[in-house]
Amino acid sequence: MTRMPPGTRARARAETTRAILDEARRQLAEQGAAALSLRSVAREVGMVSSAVYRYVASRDELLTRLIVEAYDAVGERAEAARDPEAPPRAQWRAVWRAVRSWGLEHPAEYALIYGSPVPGYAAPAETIPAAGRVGLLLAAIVAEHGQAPPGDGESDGESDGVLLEGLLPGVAPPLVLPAIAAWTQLFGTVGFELFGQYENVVVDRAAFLDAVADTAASSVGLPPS
Amino acid sequence: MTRMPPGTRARARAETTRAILDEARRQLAEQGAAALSLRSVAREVGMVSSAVYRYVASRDELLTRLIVEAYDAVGERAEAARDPEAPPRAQWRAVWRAVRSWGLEHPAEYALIYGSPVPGYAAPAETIPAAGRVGLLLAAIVAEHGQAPPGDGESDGESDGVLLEGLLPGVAPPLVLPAIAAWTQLFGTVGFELFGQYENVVVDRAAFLDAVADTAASSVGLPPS
DNA sequence: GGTTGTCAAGAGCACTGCTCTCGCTGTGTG
DNA sequence: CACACAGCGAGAGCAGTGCTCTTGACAACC
Repeated sequence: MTRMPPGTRARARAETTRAILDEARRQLAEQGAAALSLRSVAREVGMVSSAVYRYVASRDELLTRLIVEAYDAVGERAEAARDPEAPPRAQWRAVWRAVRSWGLEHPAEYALIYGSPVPGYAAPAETIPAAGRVGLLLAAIVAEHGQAPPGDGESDGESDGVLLEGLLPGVAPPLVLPAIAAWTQLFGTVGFELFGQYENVVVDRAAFLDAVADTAASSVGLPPS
Repeated sequence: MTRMPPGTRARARAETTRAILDEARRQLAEQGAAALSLRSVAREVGMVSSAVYRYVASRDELLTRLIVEAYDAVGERAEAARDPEAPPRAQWRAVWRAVRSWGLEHPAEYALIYGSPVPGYAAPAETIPAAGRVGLLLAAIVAEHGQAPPGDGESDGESDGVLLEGLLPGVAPPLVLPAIAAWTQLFGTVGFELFGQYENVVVDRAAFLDAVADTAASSVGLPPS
């Protein structure tokens, strides 16, 4: 491996890297992912374009880093919004709202991670764990407070093989599929709002999300508030 | 207005325009929207780049045309899939499946219309009607076969002001919000599949969509099959 | 103190969207 | 039937992009 001198050299490098990432995120937020130009980032940071390549291998790698940071940002925001002591449905709603408000504040970053993948660019594997955070958070709430619907004796044969084996270990089997559907619904709804699909359709988007969240909460067996 | 000679000139113009749009869609499908270059379209069609501007005002206008065509394509596919004589849930499922299979066949076009909006580009108003086709189709099924849930006396005050007034005229008021949620769920699920979010999560995506569709069908009051 | 390696800078290649000007050619009209 | 004009394709050119390679300087380590 490479030597790692803990001296000032490494510190300077870290600072420059941060400056580049910060400026890149700024441009991303202002003009969208496609308008993100390595040259203009360099210009703004105060170096020549070729120097940036010392810190970032390519434009794609820059985007990848921004993607991971964005996933972590939503995940963190959602986790912070959840109060484990609150009633289940309140926790659930808080997470939904947190995702929405993060998206409203960072539409370009939201589009980067939940919109169409950047063309000609396959999300590298390192983004996968970060991508699951919000989903796991929802799953944790379901695992703790979700009650499988009564009745319906044993007709659970249909869900075999649909989902990955062993996904969401703590969640009651009949609730796994509804949980995935709810997770999808959350990002589908926020995405539709952000991408303009609710133009002339939904007026009060916050209330709409609450309503959808509540229906989803019922589908994963959260007790009524 | 401009003169419009119905001679061979106009025919040639129409043909060239079609050739440009076809080639553009071909490139879109192969490499994604960002890689769509007016110059390479021109090259492939056999003219110089500046000549293309006689037919298409800008790259953005080209994208807009592709967007409208894509919306129409999904809409048409979905409408064709619905057999009005079939049982309600079969109609419903057919539409969901049609949207999914169209998306699988045309992922880049799907991303273009349901993914993040192309950066620095606001969807012009002319795309709005085309964008609503699938939604209206779902609404038609709900209007015809959806039965509002019994009981629940008159607690419909909460949904006031959330959605646009007079949206989906034929649909029973308590079913309007679930219908919008179902419409969102459809594209959220297909989008999540196409954009790779179900990697290592959902194995049998077709069966998963069917299951979600069925739950959604219940939420909009379609009678059990 | 010398050597080594990391760094910023610059030039350069191939590409992009878009504009403008130049001639040719087919078209509808006088 | 001839002509003037609109429509068209070609080319040059501007400003910008991602990325590579080479060059020279400076600082960090042995």
